Amino acid sequence: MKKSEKNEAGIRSPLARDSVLRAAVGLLDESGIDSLSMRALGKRLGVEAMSLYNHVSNKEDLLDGALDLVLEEIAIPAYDGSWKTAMRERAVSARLAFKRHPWASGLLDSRVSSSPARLRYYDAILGVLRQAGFTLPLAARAYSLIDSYVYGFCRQSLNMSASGEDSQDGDSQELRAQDFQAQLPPDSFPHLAEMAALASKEGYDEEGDFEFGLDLILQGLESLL
Amino acid sequence: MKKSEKNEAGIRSPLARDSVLRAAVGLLDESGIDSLSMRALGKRLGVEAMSLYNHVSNKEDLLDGALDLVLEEIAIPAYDGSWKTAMRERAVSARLAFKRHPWASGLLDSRVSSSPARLRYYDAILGVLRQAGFTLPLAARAYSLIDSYVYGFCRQSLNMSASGEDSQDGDSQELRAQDFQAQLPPDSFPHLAEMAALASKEGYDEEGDFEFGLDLILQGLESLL
DNA sequence: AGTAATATGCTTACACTGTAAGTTTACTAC
DNA sequence: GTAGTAAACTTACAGTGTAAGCATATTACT
Repeated sequence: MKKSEKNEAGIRSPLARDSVLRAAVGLLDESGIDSLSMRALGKRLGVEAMSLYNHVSNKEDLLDGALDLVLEEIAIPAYDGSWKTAMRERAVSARLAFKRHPWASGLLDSRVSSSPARLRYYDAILGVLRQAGFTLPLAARAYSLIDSYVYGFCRQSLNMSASGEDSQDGDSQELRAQDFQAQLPPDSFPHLAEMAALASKEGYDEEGDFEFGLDLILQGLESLL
Repeated sequence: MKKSEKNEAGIRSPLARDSVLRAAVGLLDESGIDSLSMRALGKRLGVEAMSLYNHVSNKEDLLDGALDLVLEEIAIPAYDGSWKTAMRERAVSARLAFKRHPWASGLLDSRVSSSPARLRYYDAILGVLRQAGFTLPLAARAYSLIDSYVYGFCRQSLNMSASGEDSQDGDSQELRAQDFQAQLPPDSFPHLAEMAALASKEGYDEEGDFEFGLDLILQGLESLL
């Protein structure tokens, strides 16, 4: 019996699926995907690992639920006359959510889920595009294109974060670029060396990169209307 | 002593790093990332798991090496006057490689590597863009944009494959779309329902989707030159 | 109030995982 | 032939997810 889950009278403070999922998100945010085991989570909640199975079917179900909590943080755009603004807001929102929960994007593509929250989310995106005048096939393609880009960008930017203790400040990014530059054999990779020198001097503008790509895509789609 | 690794005279056929990695790729291709354990791989090679550690430092090193083998399958474009053709070929080549090795793209973003093969690869891409007249900052952004899209697209298309036993023929894709449609509450998600009906009728043209996005991006980049 | 049924937390156990540490075998160089 | 080394094998451990059974708390019914 865990004291943290029982008061003096011996009453259990019951787990619920939601609290299990929220604790999982907390643990994932703090220590990443590899730190999540049923035992670690159980310990965090003051119960034994097997108790979690009263609330989630298995670890996969747990991860699905945790992911859904993150997806709920992504703004569902309302169409207010500008589909580009709506899609931009949603893309930025998604990127921020994935940045807050770096583990989440890695789960997105390895699970197929038809939870109501996700269906609502997809429907709303399609709705914005349809209202803006996209044909159904074009709406589907636009959606796929934007999503692929946003998602791919987020995944790739994790690569950079992972190489430097998750530090996001400019100093450590400059240090990284300098380290990288120092590692390069002088003449083998001229273009890479060039780019590393630029990054070393000016720093890496991740947000600028993201916006650049997003704008280009949105403009390209607009030209098809 | 494993018979498969010894002939009658008791001579060991020695493992080498390359054969270890190739066997890993084979296992990953057949059965996916979750099937790869050191013991499973050792068994496949006719040795004990611990013997693998003479050739790879640890499991991470093994996965890095396996990924490098896949990346070597991606064409390094030569600049022959058309940067768009070069970038297209490379994007298509990457997509095909990831399609052949569905597990690979999932590894790409969780590991940071500076193997010579990868540096050569990145340098060649940047080289094409620079030769085409892209400024250095623009080349970096173009590269990031295209890569994010290609990578994100591949990851997302795995989502669809995963829901249907990796079957790629039209029949099972139509079945999936119909199943999906049947699951939708009638009026809750009108746009999704609409799209599911379309996919059910016409099938899912994944390659068309990919080309559409790629073309749009390449055209958008061209307009910046 | 008492009791049966149910929900839920705990315990034991198992098969599996990566890999440390030590042992054995095969190979190489002298 | 022998010493040294590379590499394969063995034993063991800590950790993983979770099946099955047990114990406890809660709820519903009479």
